[in-house]
Amino acid sequence: MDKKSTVPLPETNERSAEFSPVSLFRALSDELRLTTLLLIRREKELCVCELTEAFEASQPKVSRHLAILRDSGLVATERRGQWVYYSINPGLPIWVLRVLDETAAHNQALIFAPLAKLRALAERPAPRCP
Amino acid sequence: MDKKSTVPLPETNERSAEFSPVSLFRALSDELRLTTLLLIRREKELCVCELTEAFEASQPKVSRHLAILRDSGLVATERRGQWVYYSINPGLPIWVLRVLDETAAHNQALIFAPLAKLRALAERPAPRCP
DNA sequence: AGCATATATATGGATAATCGAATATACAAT
DNA sequence: ATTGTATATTCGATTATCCATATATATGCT
Repeated sequence: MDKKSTVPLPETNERSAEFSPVSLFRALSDELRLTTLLLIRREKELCVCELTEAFEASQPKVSRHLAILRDSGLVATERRGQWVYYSINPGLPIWVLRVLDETAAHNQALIFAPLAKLRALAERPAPRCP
Repeated sequence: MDKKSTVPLPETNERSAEFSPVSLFRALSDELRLTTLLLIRREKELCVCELTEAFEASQPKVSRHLAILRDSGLVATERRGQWVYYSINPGLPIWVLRVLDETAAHNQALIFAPLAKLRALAERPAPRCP
């Protein structure tokens, strides 16, 4: 009868076929996670070092939040060489995609700064990240 | 340079003209809050005692979560007599309404049980709540 | 092998969220 | 005024979240 009303953030789930709205919103309830997701959505795919530069955040911090996004099923990862690229999980339910569309369309300012950093990064002569 | 990336839940904000997506998703990241909001959206307006019965939760618990929904700007309140009715804030941004629409449309099971309790409540001969 | 770079994880501490229980406030009716 | 019902808030304890620091793993290069 009595159940835990708290849904902890997924820590180490590899597969995630189910998609509870609560865990979705929980994943989006952190500014770094939300902006990271919107930036990945905009740029199709980004590696950890690019995100670290874009947000001027520590690498462990970015990695931890990316892991939460991955464990929640929002993003997929692909390792190519030494880099791990994060992209929007192509299997996302339509309603989730629409939620992201609406959020991105009406909150474009969220990714202004990190996007600018990303652009500046791409123009530097000897970039560390691909 | 260094800033707090944590956005605490609003505790005592009366007016809320601004609407950050992070605080929105934070408000929706709890199962009771999300289902409560969807139930209110479905039923147009509900008072605390009805929600308490619908979710079989303690009154302080329901009241506290309703306060969070109100402080985040998602719901409006109106006192009529001894009852306080909660309804969807009519001034919600369109994109937020669409997010709620998508969430409600594709997660109807979320409010099945509480809605049934609500219906059963309405059919009882001597109901406590209006 | 050994070293450098990229990414992931573990640990511990600070802050925040949540709950149950008790208490406070608001309104209505007697 | 007092009593009853509805709602809100406070308190203390528990748990969750987040961060920085340190460390581990994985890949590529020489």
